Amino acid sequence: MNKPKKSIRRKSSGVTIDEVAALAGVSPMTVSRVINNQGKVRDATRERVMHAVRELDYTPNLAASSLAAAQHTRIALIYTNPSGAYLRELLLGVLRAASRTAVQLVVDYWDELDAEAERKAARGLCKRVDGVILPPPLCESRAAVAEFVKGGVPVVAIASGRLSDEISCVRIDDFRAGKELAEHLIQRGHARIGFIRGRTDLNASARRYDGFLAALHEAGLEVADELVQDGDYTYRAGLAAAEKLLEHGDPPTAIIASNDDMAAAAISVAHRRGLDVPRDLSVVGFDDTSAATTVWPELTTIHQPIASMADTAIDILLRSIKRRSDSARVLMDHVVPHGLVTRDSVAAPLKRK
Amino acid sequence: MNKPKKSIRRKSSGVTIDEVAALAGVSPMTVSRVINNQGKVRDATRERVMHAVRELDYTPNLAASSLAAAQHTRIALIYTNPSGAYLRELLLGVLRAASRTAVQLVVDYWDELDAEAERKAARGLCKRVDGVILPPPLCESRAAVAEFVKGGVPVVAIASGRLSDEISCVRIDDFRAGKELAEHLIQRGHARIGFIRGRTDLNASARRYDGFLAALHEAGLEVADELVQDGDYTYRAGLAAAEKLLEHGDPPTAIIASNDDMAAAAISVAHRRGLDVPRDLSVVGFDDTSAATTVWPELTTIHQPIASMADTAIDILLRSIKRRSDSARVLMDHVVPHGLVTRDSVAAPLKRK
DNA sequence: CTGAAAGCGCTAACAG
DNA sequence: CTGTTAGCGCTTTCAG
Repeated sequence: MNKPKKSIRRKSSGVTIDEVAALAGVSPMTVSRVINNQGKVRDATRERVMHAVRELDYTPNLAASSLAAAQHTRIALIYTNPSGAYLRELLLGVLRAASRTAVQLVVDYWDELDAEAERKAARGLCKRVDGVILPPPLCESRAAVAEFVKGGVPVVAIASGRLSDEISCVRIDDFRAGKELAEHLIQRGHARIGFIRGRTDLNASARRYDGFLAALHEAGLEVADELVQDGDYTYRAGLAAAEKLLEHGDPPTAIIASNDDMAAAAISVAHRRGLDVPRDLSVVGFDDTSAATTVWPELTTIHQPIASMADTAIDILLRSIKRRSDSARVLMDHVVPHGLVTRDSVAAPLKRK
Repeated sequence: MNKPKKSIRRKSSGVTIDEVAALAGVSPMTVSRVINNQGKVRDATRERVMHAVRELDYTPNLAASSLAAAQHTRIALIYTNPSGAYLRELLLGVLRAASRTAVQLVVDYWDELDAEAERKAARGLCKRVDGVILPPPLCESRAAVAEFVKGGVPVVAIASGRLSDEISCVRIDDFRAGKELAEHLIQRGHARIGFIRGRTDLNASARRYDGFLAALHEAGLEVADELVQDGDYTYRAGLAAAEKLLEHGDPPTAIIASNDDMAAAAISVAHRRGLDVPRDLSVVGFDDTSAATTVWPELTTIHQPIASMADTAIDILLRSIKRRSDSARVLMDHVVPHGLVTRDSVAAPLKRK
């Protein structure tokens, strides 16, 4: 039994660093060093500490470490409705990171603000947070980004093309992804491929399209103007775009949509026109959101590891914040691997009669 | 200028409670009381403190308060794939609560575990968290619940029927919601209404169905057996159920699905059969998830305030945890108001020829 | 490479 | 109703 500490306050249940230290026969400080693995600790010591940690099933109290390290870092995650599709994964990612690093998360919702309102909101945030995560489409807002940069608050953009060299970025290679999607279709024999573009003001959209173009080009295929439509990433826009694509006299045998929502819309349009997917029309999406699996057939699409991208974003922010005092601004452009998820919405084209 | 405190450590930038206290001319303790508005504080004093807070734009350091209050509470949010639809809102809610109360969130993912695996996972969690939030369908898992109760860890179930009187619950009134949905249809003249049930092992599903039944009964309508189908909340199941409903010789003029995914599936089936929604068939969903707006027409559905339910859940947990030492277990059954969201998927039925 | 002391910002407990 | 005191669990600083 441990001798009752002279504690006046109630002692909470959890096991503390002191108990670990006691069991390992070292000072709490050494335990701390082992846990954060920083500083030099002899291997043997480290081993003993680790053992004690496991023995006691010790979990550090993040509140305490955060307080002691004066790392009481507040990070804002700003979202808007349009980015809703990512939101769930994004939140999972930041939560994971938060419970690992004890940053304080501030989740803010900007509802379709104009540039002036964004500037104002950004200015307000600058005062209460130490870093900002900007998912699309906000990461492309010059107004917001400029304001944060001016306020000296590090920003990490997620899943976007690199907008400016003043902020960091975690993203996939949209160009390659778009290209792979097209190649996937071309390999299966498609030669007339329709493309529904995303919001033209977003960098990532352009890159996806460029990738598509590159694939066609490499395969020696023509890019027919009438096979490219614009959409703004909404289901409704996908409906209209698909309608235009399919009412053409010589319709495409496959459609690439710049996100899953628009791809789902394309399937819906195809069905209403009596087309079978994928027999009469192949459709692929982008993002692998829940929309990809709440249609029939389920969508072949590009998967982005959003959760771990969010996680990475927080890491980058933390580093930037720490270094901020050291004058040098830390900027990173972090590209993570994406994946092609094949489901049931692609088949070889029917032989043309 | 303030006399340089004897601080050895670097002082972080943020404004602290002491500065507020100084400016307001009171002790930090009083500021603390005002902020958490607990304890009696004279109105004049409170006013002065509030003023100072605003003046300095003070934001409490949650890490510190959490540490001091020994509220270093870890709360687990466990989710499974099927509950994915809620997840986004759920996460927003818990994040909001977390940044308000500085609880440490532990997000855990249980992938289709069997009873034994659930028991084991629960046992493990008991040791590292002080409370658990259980969204559907996990909240109906007797195995998991029993294990947490045994471990003395308070549990709050979200959005489910009350399973046991050993755990707390935050939910909407599923019975009334189901009834309102049916009444909405009946008022518009529908007399043959199909119903796609949810997972029969979930309490909430049964209540929604009972509400439907009650509405029909009150309106003096028959419940035709062939107009009730089972589904498991997936899009695929909705497809099959709607197919059965519509292939009947005397098909319904409206379909109530127990969630949005299945309602979206019903629309898809209707379209493929050449039916116009809502002219030939009205369809309503349940939950107001993103699926409700990524179909055309957009779904009339029941909205649950998931985010604030999650928020409430954390409050309840916090109270339970605090009182836990006081022997008496705190149990609540908290019912929050839902709403009927009318969109474009409902119309009056066509006159029968 | 390791330890001792001091204190991060806040609040529980107990006086006034 | 308000202030004083001590200490939450961890880490920084500085000295072995």
